Amino acid sequence: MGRQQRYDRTETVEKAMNLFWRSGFSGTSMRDLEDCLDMRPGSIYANFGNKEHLYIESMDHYADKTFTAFKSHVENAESFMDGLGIFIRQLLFTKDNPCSCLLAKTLADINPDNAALRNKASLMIAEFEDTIVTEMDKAVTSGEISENCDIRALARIIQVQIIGLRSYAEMQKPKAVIEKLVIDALKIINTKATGKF
Amino acid sequence: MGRQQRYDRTETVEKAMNLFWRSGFSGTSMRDLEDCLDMRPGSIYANFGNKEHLYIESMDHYADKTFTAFKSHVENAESFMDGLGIFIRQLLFTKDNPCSCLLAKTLADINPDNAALRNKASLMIAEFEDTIVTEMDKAVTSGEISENCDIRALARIIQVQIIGLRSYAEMQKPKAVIEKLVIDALKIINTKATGKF
DNA sequence: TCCGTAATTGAGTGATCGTTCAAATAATTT
DNA sequence: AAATTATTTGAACGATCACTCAATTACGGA
Repeated sequence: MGRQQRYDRTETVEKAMNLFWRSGFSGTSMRDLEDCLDMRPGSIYANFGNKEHLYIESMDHYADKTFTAFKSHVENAESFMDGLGIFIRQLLFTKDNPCSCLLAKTLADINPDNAALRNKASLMIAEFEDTIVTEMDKAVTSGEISENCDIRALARIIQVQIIGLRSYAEMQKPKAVIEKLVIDALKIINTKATGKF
Repeated sequence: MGRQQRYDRTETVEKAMNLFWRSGFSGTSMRDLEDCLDMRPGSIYANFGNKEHLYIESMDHYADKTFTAFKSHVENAESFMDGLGIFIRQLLFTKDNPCSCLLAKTLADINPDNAALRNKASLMIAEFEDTIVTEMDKAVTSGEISENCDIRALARIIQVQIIGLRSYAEMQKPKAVIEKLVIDALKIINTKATGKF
């Protein structure tokens, strides 16, 4: 009964996410979203409530994609370190996307008094840290990572490396420069992981 | 001759910089600036041209302050590494300021099609890299840093560490967590600098 | 085929955006 | 004190902002 939906919710959120990712929350107008989603304001509001809610759903979608990519790379690769390397390079060298992390961008560009969005971003970054810990736990069991390694602390170091690399890569330096930084970052992580320090 | 200026330009830019730093370019309205600077729109436009130009001047002021702080900390400390540590901790633990770098934020939140602001930010980050190289050169001469060290590459690593730490610190994690990450980052840099790898 | 219902439309809301400029103000010079 | 010049003011501009809602459209069931 009733008219059937014209828009696939996931596809719509994907499009909105990409636009927000490029232009930021306050840098993206509802007019921009209308064009990007090919939806009229009434439809957008009927489906998502308001701009902030659409942004939140975009963040959820982003986290879902990123976490899934991380897990699949790590679990399908020969080792945790191999998978991490593939994951990081995919983040940095996929031309269509901005380099830097949407969640980090959210912490950067959302006004400090909008606690809702900031807390959400903080929480999701913390959740990613947990995901890293979970995957490293498996690598400890398999013997790749030393049992002496403080994996919670190392997960935080990995976060700093990834966020730093992605932010730095926004400068559009030559690929060789970024690749060298990736290799160094992976070495740093590997040294901590194998306990040779 | 003529009426004397009511506003000190440097003080005004300092205020604008702090507001932009907190709320971003598109997150800061001229209305916000009027309140913050205690100036009427006519005065702002007569003094700075437009919002974008005021932002550019804020970035210049930010870079000036940051570069000067870095140089003075490094040059007044016992060693390059000591000075770097003091500098980084000052960036992370000064409560009044946002943690993350204004230039990195600019790359993150300014729309990709505003090439003027993005290029400016990229250029200034590159200039900071040169400043790091210059200071490390002195440390090579003084014997603190190994002559075998690729200081240009290390300067980039330092940038990634600083940007990553500052962005991560936006999450408002406990100070002990951040301090631990700082210690680790400094260890990483020191290992590279002294050639023990 | 007509009705009930759900989804979509797009003109229109008041508020706020960045910006302008004629008028007012305060200093110096004549 | 009058004229000149530099600076500041704030009402007002058209454009755009996020958002609303009555009308329209497209479907399934009766």
